[in-house]
Amino acid sequence: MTDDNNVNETRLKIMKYIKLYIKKNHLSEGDRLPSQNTLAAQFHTDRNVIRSVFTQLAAQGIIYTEKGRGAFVASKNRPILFEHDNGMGFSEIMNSGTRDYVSNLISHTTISAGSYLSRMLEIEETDLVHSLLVVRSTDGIPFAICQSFLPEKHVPDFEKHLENFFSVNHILMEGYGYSHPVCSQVTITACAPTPDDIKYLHIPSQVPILKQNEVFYTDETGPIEYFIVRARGDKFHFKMKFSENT
Amino acid sequence: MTDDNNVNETRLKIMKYIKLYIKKNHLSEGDRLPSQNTLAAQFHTDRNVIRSVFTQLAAQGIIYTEKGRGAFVASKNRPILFEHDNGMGFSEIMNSGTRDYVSNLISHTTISAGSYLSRMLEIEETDLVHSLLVVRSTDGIPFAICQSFLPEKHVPDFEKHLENFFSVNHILMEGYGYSHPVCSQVTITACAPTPDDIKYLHIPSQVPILKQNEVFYTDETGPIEYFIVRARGDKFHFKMKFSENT
DNA sequence: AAGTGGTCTAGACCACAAC
DNA sequence: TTGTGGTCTAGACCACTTT
Repeated sequence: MTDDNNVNETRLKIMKYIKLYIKKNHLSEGDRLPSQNTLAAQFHTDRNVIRSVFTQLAAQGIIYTEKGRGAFVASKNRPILFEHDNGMGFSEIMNSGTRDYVSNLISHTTISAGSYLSRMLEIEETDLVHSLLVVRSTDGIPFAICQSFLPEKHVPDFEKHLENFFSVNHILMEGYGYSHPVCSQVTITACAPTPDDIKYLHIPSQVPILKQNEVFYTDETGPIEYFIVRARGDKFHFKMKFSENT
Repeated sequence: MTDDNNVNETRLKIMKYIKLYIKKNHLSEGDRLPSQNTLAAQFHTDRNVIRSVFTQLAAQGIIYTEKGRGAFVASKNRPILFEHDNGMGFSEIMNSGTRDYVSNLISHTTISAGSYLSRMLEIEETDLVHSLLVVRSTDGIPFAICQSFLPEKHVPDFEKHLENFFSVNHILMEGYGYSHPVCSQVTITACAPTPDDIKYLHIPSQVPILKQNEVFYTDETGPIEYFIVRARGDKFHFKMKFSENT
């Protein structure tokens, strides 16, 4: 019984068995798997072991479980393929697709920038920054939490523009007359969900998060927005095409 | 005892306690946390509950555990910041950094393309494709598994070039005289590690994977390589800068 | 009422590190 | 030898769904 970082022989065997079971029996989306009790008895092991295998298979997007109903073969995910364009905002790209798409403003606070934000936004550490929390959904399913940080000095009386919130870019252009913000850099990370992610995105704790950090500029202001998107890794893929220029 | 997707009140409370404990006691990298037994007794609960909290904190990169030693505050990760350039190959970008960097060829096989690869590489489904598996490491720590798929027709006698493997681009340019391959698109995904990821990257099963899928072209051949990088999410961040052109 | 998955408790054994 | 984290077993209760 060699132990290899959380995946030992027993569990690997059961994992392979289930994958093979799905294949051999030609199971497809929504088809039911044997229950945890059944598998535990079959492999002369405990239900907890089966559960840990199910958890990992669920994290890999192969199965999903429903309380009281059972475990099922997951759908061949048709995830959102977010095609980045550094001349466009998040909501503009999302709206250019065919899916319906909703933004909900969760909170708005004002904080002082601190060392990190002051560096990214080229302001003083003590400068005030507006912080917005927005949840984005398609087809009624929340898929991303977006945080925006905007220097107070560029967006005076910001609160007045928050009724009927649609997008930050919309406020910057319509409310303040700035030119279209442009993305100057993206950093992309895979991380585990925080309790807030789990809460707002309604995901189990195994689903990884695809995080994008971006800085936006306008000609008039220089850096105007630091933008963090935390999206469900299983529902949201980031794509980028390169055309003519090397 | 409301149950909210795997994170209930009890565990949330313990999670917050530990985060606060680190802060209040000014613990930093490598400092020891109370043992699982201690915390279990303290919260009048079972060690398994503490373990599940530790697992999640570890996945978030806040703590790490060592068998026989204890749980410790994790380092402020200095992850590899991979700065993408669509005119450069993976190993070229990696080598332009200051870290030492090693590629190890794990396997080479020939397969038929199938529907997906044939579409990406613009070949027939039955065409042969060379498949390479390479593990990349820095400072002795493997951080990424890379898979390359190259159409046989563009790289005849490919095996002959695999001794002293350094990089695919190197083979294409030095071995076949092609111009420098150019990346035409990237798709980035966050996913759970597969058993192979866990095996080759020596990671626990909670660490998310940052996956990059890329297509490379040369002027002479058109699409020449389909390239998949599966990197540790906690050690590898993807960055991209946009300069002059909108 | 019976079965399912989600959670928890209590206790065991192991490999490993420290004393 | 003792304490640690990693794994496993056995059994319990819950919320939920189906019969």
